[in-house]
Amino acid sequence: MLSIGKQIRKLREERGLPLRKVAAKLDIDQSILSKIERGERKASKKQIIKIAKIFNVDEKELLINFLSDNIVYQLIDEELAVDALKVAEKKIKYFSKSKNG
Amino acid sequence: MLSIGKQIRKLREERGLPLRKVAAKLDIDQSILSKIERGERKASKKQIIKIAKIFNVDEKELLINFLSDNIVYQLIDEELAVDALKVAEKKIKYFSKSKNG
DNA sequence: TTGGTTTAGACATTTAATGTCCAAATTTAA
DNA sequence: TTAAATTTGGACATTAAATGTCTAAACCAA
Repeated sequence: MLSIGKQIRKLREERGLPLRKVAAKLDIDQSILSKIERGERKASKKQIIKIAKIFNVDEKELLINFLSDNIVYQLIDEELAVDALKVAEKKIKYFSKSKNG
Repeated sequence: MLSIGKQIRKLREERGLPLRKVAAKLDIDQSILSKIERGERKASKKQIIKIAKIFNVDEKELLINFLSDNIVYQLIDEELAVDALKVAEKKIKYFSKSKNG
């Protein structure tokens, strides 16, 4: 189970690309991409989508990793994290129900 | 299933207290509390803890509602919300494992 | 050692969070 | 019905977080 940053680094290294080139495609400085890969900064959703295109991988898989990392980040140091997740899931399922039916 | 805001409003009204008084105890303006109750603003964790004390209710229950609301808010309009939650739970369980054992 | 890659960190800019204050709207009760 | 209390809306200010640039140092490989 890789963090989104480590997954991005893995993809980039597998393809033998330097930060410079990928960062250029993302239209950000290479130091930012370096930080994103090491978890020192967060990527935006748009950047994740671009990255999926650049590396030609499944966008959904990358987005799930991205979103779940953000959730984990938000719950860091919370004893009640797992309880909160369970309730969140109930709330979301309840909402989507009322949307569709 | 009440949002944290609605839960706060319910507690306050059950005790017949005006926004003014509760807001004073929280050391914020009453208009902010009004907005928190209606979900127009977010409370801070500290405020939630204070609220549990003010109304003499279980702090954990309130915190779980607060945290889960925040998660839901972060996932609003995300198709992949439920998938992300499941992965987040795995990640958190994995982390707490490596912390304790 | 030289050239490319990566990382660190000072700094700038933009955006989001958090709050005050006051007046308008609403509700409650005499 | 009016008068008082409560609640809400919104302009504005302040602070904190997110997001980025730039430069140079550190690292690594030929």
